[in-house]
Amino acid sequence: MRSPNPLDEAILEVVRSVPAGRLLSYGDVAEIVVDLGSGCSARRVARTMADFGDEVPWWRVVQAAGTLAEPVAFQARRLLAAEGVAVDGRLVPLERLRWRPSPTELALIRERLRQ
DNA sequence: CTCTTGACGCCGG
DNA sequence: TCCGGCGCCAAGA
Repeated sequence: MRSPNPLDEAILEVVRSVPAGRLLSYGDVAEIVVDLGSGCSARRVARTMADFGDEVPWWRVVQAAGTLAEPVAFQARRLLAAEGVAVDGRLVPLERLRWRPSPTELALIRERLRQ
C-alpha cells in the first residue's frame, strides 16, 4: 500500500475536521483543499478515502447527490445512523447537514498541516 | 507510452 | 428520477 503524500494529508485533515452528524461531498472536500492551496478534485478525494479512509471519519463524506458510495454503503449507513443522521435507503440529507469550515476552522486546519 | 478503472460530478434526454 | 456521455485524474496493467 502506498504511503500518504502531502495532498493525501491535506484531504485527511479536512475530513478529520468534520463534526459528527455533519456531511460533505467528495467535491466539497476537494474545494476546501483547493482553498488550502493544493490542486485537488472529487476523484482525487475518492482515491484518498479508498486508500486511507480508515484513518478518518470517512462516512461523513458522501456523493454530491446525497447518495452513499456503493462499495461502502452498508457500513456508512450504520455509522451515520449511530451519530443521528437520518438515512433513507442510500440517501442522506446532505443539503441539510452540509458542513463548511469557518475561516478560523480553515486557519486551524492550515496550522495542523504545517508540520 | 496507451488503455482501463474507479468510495466522483455535471448535463441532457 | 434514472441513465448515458463526458470530463476528470492518478494508479496499474
